[in-house]
Amino acid sequence: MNIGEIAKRAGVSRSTVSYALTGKRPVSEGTKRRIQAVIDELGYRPNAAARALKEGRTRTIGLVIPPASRRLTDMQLGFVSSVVDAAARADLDVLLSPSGGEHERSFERVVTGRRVDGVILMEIRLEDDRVARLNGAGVPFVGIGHTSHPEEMSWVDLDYETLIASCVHHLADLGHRHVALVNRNAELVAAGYGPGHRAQAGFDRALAERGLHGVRVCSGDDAQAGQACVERLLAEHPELTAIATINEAAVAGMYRALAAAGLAVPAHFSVAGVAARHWAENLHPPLTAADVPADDMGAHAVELLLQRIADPLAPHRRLLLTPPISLRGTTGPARHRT
Amino acid sequence: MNIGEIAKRAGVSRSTVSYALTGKRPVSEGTKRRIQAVIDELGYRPNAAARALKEGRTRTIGLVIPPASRRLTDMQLGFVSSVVDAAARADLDVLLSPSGGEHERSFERVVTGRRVDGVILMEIRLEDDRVARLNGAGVPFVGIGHTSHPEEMSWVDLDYETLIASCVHHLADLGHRHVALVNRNAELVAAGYGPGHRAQAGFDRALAERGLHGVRVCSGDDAQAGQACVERLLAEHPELTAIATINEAAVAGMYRALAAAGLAVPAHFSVAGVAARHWAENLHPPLTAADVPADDMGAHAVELLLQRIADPLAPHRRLLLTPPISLRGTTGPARHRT
DNA sequence: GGCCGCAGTCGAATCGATTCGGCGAATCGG
DNA sequence: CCGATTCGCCGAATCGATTCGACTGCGGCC
Repeated sequence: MNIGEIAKRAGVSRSTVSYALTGKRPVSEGTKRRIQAVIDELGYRPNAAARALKEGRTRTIGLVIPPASRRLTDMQLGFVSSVVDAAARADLDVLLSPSGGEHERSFERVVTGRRVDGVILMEIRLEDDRVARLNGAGVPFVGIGHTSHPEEMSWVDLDYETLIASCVHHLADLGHRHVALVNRNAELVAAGYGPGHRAQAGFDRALAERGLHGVRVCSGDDAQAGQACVERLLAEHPELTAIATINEAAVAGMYRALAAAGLAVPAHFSVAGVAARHWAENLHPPLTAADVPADDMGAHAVELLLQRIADPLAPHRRLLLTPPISLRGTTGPARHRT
Repeated sequence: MNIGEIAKRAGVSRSTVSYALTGKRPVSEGTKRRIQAVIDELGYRPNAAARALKEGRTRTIGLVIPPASRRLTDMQLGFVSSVVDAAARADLDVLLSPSGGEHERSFERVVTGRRVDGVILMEIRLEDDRVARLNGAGVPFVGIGHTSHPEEMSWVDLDYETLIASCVHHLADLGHRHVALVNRNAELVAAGYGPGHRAQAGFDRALAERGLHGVRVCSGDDAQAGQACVERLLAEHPELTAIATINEAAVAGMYRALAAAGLAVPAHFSVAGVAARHWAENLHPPLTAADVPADDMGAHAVELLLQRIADPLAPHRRLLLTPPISLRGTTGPARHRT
């Protein structure tokens, strides 16, 4: 069931079949109908590999995700979903490539084997050698997140610095004087995870601007770790009355630790952060947080990537998003702990 | 940077380069080294499309997931991760294809465009036309889950019937007489979602065997829906003392509804179910549940798929898993509610 | 009437790999 | 010393599409 078979049965040449399908040259109405009839009857589809070979493009984009062993956060899952969705709308397929740890071969294949027309990179570090490798291989790519050289690539990102600063300002407005920042897991931050560092920067800046005192800690990306982290925090820093966080997966555990310490939210203790909307709403109580527009970000990333594929020499484009903070009731006036 | 360029620089023919790389015919040690040197210098990788065209296989498998709009449960995310992982170990890439809703084109491309060597199908319905389409297109595939005709395909699945029955028996052993089954969302079950129906069957069977009374309800797949569901359940069925569930995403909400009703778990009310281990452990309190071996299932699915690709005419193989129930403390002796 | 142009179609080249048949040189046995 | 193997390598065909140049009628224009 290849194009030659269709051509034979329709009594035309293979090129005519091709032109009838793509419309790149005129084909008479009658011939077109005859060809279409044969195609419908045999259920023919062009062989993707042959087309890719000749056209030089695969109609596929690569999505580089954190390795499977590390669980995706709700936010990351949102990115994946929206990228797949946006790609499907553009009739593109998505090739999944775990990167990091033992899966370098997969990344290598995607980058260098011309399997994809472009790549979307997730969970980017401040210094990330994958950027250089993609640039070196001449593969168009777009980051969800960016490195410490923002101008070297196209990306879509959240302005974690401003978002966390806003959280701190919001808490300061409510009278809080001692605030903690709960970051993502320590290995990630140590490896130069951008959002982690930018959140710290925004935290420090806001503290200074408002003359507050603060403490920064890392927590593993799950509820148990969050609970342990906050238990320690409360014990070591009795003066704290509020937490700001970018670790959505740990928040449920933070709540538990607070409840166990007899601290009601928001009556005795405030929590604010950055999280996927779905996640923030499903926490109990729903978290006051900047709602990450994961759907938009995935769609934007795909859109930027298509532009880069179309014109690889065009200047890089960047998109820094600062979603507003949705007040959901986990922040309130400061009350000194007794 | 194609094979001809390598051949020219190494002073050999293209076929020799190919044989040097694949080892399918002997090549002298010296020639091999010379070729390898050129390859390393130029960073050459064979063009995937050309290879796929000639070899007739793409070294890629398709993974058909629920549409992006519907959020993946933790369990499904576990399947995706483990499939990607197992595929990477076998040097296979994974093409993601959302199916259902507006994304039929994507599924169609994967099935009929010979873009993949085989397909893994998730969230299968009792009557699922995708099975017929895959069979019709002659694409090897394996299900994570199966239809009402188990013999028509290869699959890996959980024995939801036995698992839920075990939960009920466990609750019966503890003296519970009135048990509720909380299923996945109503649309899914109405559409013939296999696990939903098999869970019901196991529930009914166990009730009959032990002479218990029961009620079956559906809940949306998130905490808020779970909370609303259980609030209604408690109001309408004051005799209930326990819940069995396959809706892991709703459990956190169920806990809330119970707590709001003044029912402590497990002192006043018991909960047991089927859930991803990670999820069960991160709930508070950790859920007594059959731990879904998502990693194993993904790996098995890939393994079965590779076998089917290697020998499409071999008889179908099936794998029905019944993981044991891990007691984590959300079940206890029945106490009548007052 | 001759020439130009266009619609419609065909044949052949091409993309970059794999793979089969065959050819020359080296090796081996009698 | 000669014929038969074996080893190493080459050239050409092939996979299934796209695409370019060219050919054939046919109508319009001067």
